[in-house]
Order: sequence, then structure tokens, then C-alpha cells
Amino acid sequence: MLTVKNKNFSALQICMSGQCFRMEKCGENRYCLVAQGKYLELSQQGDSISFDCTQEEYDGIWKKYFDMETDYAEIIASIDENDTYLIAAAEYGKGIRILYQDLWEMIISFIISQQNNIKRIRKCIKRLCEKYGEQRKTVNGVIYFDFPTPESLAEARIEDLYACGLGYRSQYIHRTANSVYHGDINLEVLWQMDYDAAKKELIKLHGVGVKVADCICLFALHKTDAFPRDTHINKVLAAQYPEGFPFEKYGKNSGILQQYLFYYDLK
DNA sequence: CATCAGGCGAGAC
DNA sequence: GTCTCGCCTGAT
Repeated sequence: MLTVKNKNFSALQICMSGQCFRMEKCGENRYCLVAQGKYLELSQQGDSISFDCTQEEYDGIWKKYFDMETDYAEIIASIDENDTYLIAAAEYGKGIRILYQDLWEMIISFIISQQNNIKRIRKCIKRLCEKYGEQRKTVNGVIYFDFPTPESLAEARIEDLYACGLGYRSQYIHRTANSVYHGDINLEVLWQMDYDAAKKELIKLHGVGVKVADCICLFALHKTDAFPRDTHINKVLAAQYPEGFPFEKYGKNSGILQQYLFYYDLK
């Protein structure tokens, strides 16, 4: 076990903010996560976070995954002092971080997220993983499932996808999995692209529109200038920013601020 | 019973 | 380019 201190880390907020559908509260001050092909448990007391892993695993995987090198307090401090709403939102969600999640997993997860609620999104993803993901076991005997590969979802029967409760998104997932598996689109090139180019490329995937592409850019590719606009954000923008959100002021931090606005509106 | 949940694709214009 | 419409499913 390994303990780290960080005033801008809240495992609960990371779970609740709905960017990561495979992290959940699994006990008092305790959280479980499947990512990077691994199962991780962590616990948190105030600003003290304990990761159930070795120093090597933390340094090699989780430090980057949870974006621990970025100073979120500094980003929050850069907010316009006159923007009291954004300051309140950031104060409320100051423990949120933009994770470095798997690209393929985010593509499928956010296709599922459309016209859907977080609880049901989690359920759909859980069923997909249990049905099509590889089963694994930790040294402590905890059984978990990897996220399904493009191949396994490409080969899945559409009616079986429907049976996972995906609804009309089943078709989207079927076609997108086939596009990726057969190399119609090369996901690796997205890393070299800037935000606009990557977004344009992602939208070629069936079931990926403007909003889903922005989520993939932000939560997988870590293009923090991506600013996903959903029903919540549109409502907030209309009410709080009738002249438009000041993207020119916040630039690369816009996506992080979007998360504060989104999470603040969920409450 | 209607509406809504972190939209999207297809078709009309 | 912009607009409208239908869409799986479960919760309220």
C-alpha cells in the first residue's frame, strides 16, 4: 500500500462526475477500479489517498492515469474573479481530475452514454465486459473483467448486444467495432493530431457525433481544450453565459472547467 | 401514461 | 449548412 497527499483529488467526485464508468464506491471511503488491464482499490481520508499497489505500479501506471502531476488548484486559481458561478462550481468539484482512460473503451462507453443516464450506462458497460471481456483474477482472488476488444465486439451478434440493454446503440457499436477491427479507421493516428483534427476523425465512426467525439477527445486523448456540450452544459451556458463561454480566456483548460460546470449542475 | 436521460443518423430543404 | 424526427430502455 502506498499513500499520497493531494488536496485536489476526490475519488468520490471522480466516480460521480461520470467520466469513468468502471470506478465505483465499494466500501466506506473505499473505491474499486478496473483500468489499464488491472484491478485497483484505493481508499481516501481527506486529502490522503492510499493506493493498494506497489510503488512501481503507482509510478508506472496510476500516477499518470489519475493525472497526479497536474496542479488543479492552479487551474482553479486562474478562473476570472468576476465569474462567481464558475468559481463556485470549481470549489464544489475541486477533486475532479481528467483521467487518462483507454481510447477504445471511451469510444464505446460514450456511444452508450447518449440519451442515457449514468446508472444505466454503468450497467450496460458491466454487462458488455462480463459477456465479451476477458476474465481476470488478482493475486487476492478478486475476479474482474477487461473491457472487450474491438475484435470481440466486432464478432458479437447484434441481437446479443441488444440483450445487454444497449437498445438502438447496438447497431452503432456493431458498426464502429467493425470499422476499428478491420482498420477502416486507425485510432493510433489520433494521438498525433490536435483537438479539431482528432474530433473530425472520430466523427467518422457510426454513432459518434459532436458531443461523443468531444468526450473521447477529453477523457481518452486528454485534449483538454475539448468542451463537451450536453443537455446540462447547454442549460448552464444559456443561463450563465448568454454571451458565450470565454474559450479564448481559458484555452486548454476549457475542458477541465467544463467538468466543474457539469458536475455542479448534477447536484 | 408521458417524459427524460451527458445524442445521433437520415432525410428534407 | 440547418432543421426535424424517430429511436431502445428503465426510472420517475
